[in-house]
Amino acid sequence: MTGPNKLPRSFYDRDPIQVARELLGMRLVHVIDGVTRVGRIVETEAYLGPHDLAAHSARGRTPRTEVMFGPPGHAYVYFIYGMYFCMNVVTQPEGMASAVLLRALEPIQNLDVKSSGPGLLCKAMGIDKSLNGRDLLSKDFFVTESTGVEKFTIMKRPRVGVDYAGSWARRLLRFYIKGNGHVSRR
DNA sequence: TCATTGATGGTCT
DNA sequence: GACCATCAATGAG
Repeated sequence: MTGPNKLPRSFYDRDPIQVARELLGMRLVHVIDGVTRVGRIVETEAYLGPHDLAAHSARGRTPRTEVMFGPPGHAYVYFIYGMYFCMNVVTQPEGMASAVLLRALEPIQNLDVKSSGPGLLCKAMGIDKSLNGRDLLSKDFFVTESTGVEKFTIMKRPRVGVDYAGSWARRLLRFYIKGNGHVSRR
């Protein structure tokens, strides 16, 4: 059996909206101490760049947002609300500061997920600040295509927790697989 | 079903 | 000192 293909950097080097939609159904893989954790991505959000007032990069280039301004295909991991980490994949060429937040996974292998959301996603996958800036073409941390043909309908909704962003809060930049039981905030 | 709140600490002003 | 890309528990309706 031939393994699924690791997504190339060119996949990430595109419009974050397209990347967010196409990440649905793909698999996030993280190997820790020889144990492989795998989750199927079922919910994402696109953050378009500094002009998008809901994006962290809208505050400018700071130590925290540095990775967002870097090259595509790297992980942007940040600490939020004193207890959770959230993971994004950086999109578009260096300097564009756009990214896609991974909001929910469907457990495939070695994942203990009671409920879902970006904070618990990182907890289940063993993702913390030490992975901020990591290349997603690493041997132990990457995204692959799914193994078979999976048909599903993509739903579009406003992003979660960005009400401060004015009209940007109303844009339909949250994407998820219709009917999937692991999507957050159902 | 919806609104509110506590836990907990990094980041930026 | 205020805010925050969260989550679970709580209580009212």
